[in-house]
Amino acid sequence: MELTARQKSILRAVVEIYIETAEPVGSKSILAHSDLNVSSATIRNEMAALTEMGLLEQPHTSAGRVPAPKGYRFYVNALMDEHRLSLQETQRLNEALHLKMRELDRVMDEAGKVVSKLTQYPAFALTSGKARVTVKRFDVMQVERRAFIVVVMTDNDHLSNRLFRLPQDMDRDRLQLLASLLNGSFTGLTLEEFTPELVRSASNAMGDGSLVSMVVSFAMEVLEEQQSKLVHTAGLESIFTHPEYRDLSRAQPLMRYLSQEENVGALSVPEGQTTNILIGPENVHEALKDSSVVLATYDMGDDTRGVIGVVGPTRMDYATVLAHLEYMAKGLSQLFGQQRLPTAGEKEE
Amino acid sequence: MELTARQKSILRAVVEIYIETAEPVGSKSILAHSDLNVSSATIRNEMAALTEMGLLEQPHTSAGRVPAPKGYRFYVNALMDEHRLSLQETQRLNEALHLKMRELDRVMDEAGKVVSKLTQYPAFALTSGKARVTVKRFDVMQVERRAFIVVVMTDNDHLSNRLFRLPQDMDRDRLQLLASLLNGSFTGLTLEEFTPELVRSASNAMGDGSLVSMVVSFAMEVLEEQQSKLVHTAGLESIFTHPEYRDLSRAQPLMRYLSQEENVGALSVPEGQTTNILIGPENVHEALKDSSVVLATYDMGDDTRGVIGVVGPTRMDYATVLAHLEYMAKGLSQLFGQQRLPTAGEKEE
DNA sequence: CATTAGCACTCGGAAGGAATGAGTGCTAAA
DNA sequence: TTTAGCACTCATTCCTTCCGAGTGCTAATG
Repeated sequence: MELTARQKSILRAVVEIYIETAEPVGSKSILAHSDLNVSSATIRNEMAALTEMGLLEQPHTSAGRVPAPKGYRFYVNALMDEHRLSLQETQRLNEALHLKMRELDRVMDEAGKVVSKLTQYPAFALTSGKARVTVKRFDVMQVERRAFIVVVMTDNDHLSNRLFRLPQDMDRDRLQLLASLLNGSFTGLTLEEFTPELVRSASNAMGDGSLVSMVVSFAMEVLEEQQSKLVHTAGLESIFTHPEYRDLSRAQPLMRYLSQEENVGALSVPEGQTTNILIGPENVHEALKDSSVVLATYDMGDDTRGVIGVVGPTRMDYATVLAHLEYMAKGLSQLFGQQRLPTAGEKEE
Repeated sequence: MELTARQKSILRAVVEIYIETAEPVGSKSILAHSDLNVSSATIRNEMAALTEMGLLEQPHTSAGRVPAPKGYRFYVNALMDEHRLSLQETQRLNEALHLKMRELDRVMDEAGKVVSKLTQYPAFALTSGKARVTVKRFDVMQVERRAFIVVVMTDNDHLSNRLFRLPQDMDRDRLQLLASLLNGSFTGLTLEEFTPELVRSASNAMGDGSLVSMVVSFAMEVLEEQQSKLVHTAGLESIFTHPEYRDLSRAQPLMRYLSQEENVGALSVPEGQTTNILIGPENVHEALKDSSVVLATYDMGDDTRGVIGVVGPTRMDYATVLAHLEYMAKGLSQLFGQQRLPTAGEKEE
């Protein structure tokens, strides 16, 4: 695809004006926007050429031009300026990252909300569930005569705990025994390796089946939870700010799509890239065929990657959205990275 | 407000037909629906009377009747049959309650989703944050030479933990000291009572300020988290199934309202009631003036109440929605109640 | 006196033009 | 190669007309 400098200017102008106004761009408005010293007739000729090449489209004969998906693609790849975040924008993004609450759920929820507020598109954040998680360590602590706490630490250094209450008193020695049994038999195992036989033999050693199985099933819940994907969406309602979704028949499928976790959870960035832009028909899912998706990945520590992204009309402000997402992703990576630094890092449940 | 039996039948018929069809109800369709042995003219006369009383409305002169808010109110208070849940419905509801994951966040999220799916209205679930929470107990456990876990147990028996890593080795005695300092100075205090002086004096006793303040700020985060209200909304997209929100200008304000946590968080049930129905103008918030809200409370254990509810058009299927919400609320109460029974109960996070 | 048949009337919504105007493509001149 | 000029296109807007469901009223009926 060879374009003259003038054609590039025109394409750029069409994309940028259209991103702003959401209305087909006529030859005269391009004159105003770009600094080309030619007449509108010349521009019309060039636009005809760009349309020929599939970079622009005409909604109908007597209307201006609108960027075709190929046109956006060209713009994104070759023409787009990098958007510089304003101080205000970075502040907003930082706020979400400096939350008091460090729970994974909350951080991601907040990250999505802020991105959505700033970009004015629906946003989502997701963790890619870890493939195999194991328990690294069990701790058992008595808190009352009839109650004790179990703390489970998984190999990704995540901690979970639960309080167990018992019908009768518990003595120190039995708790010790429980702890050593758990640490002896159930560490280093993935969820699948928690077999009933294992539980049975541990129960025998303990002389009390219900106690062991209660704690083990707790551990299994923890593993399951760590394996599962988290999907958070935010700002669904903001799609209405964009005229392309004024029509319910357009908005509804997109909303349906976004409110199904399995859909959003399937969005991903190819190995080796940190961001990804999918324009209109480049999307696989039917519901996204005339929307665009911008994605950025963040690093979650134990070499898993999370994804944060935004969905909107193909007429999307790609430069700005990309900048916001990259900033937020970088921040999230740092946040998660911090937690495993050898200097006073921290990890929460 | 005195109504004859016939007027009641007619009002009931209008409400029920309208709930189903969403179209103004004419005198003839009432004949078909009810078993009155009168002519349409008689019904017209009665409808005129009901309109006079403010129970019905006429969208325009030549249309059928539509229930007025007062009409719905009368229906809900006096005419409505109790909806009996089908086996399928109770199963769906039970699934959400028997989740593997017991985290508060997840349970509520799931509860909202299921209710929304079943009722086809947007749903929400919220906890009313506890007014004053204190730390009941700190536990400190060493896990590696340079890492230890702090477990904070609040007076509502909630557990939180965090892993702390240190730049240099830590010995047992110092950890013991830390634990006893924490338990000595910081238990039984509300968030406001965590003063800088307290931290300073503890730091002095410890000989290391950063260690104490790290752990204390963790404890403060925990308290803050316990105090904060949780708001979960689900099924926003389902408002589009209802013709009254086909018009974006109707749907948008409601969606905006629902996506603001502070709005939804403000919905509540008066002391002494377990459910509440707010019809159209009975709602305080402007955005709900022509929608209805149905709420049910559940018991969260330490005499706080959570709320679960649904928002929809005034033409809402009140009987069914109420049944779903009551069932779910009862289930949630049980779920939370269980966790503090003296027999092998459990608590999460 | 309550009920009903009959009929004129009302009014929202659908259907069909006509007018408007932004923007194009083409032709012929510079 | 560029540009001025002009005929042409077509979505949008605004009227008008038509249709019919459903009413309210009147006069007749048991």
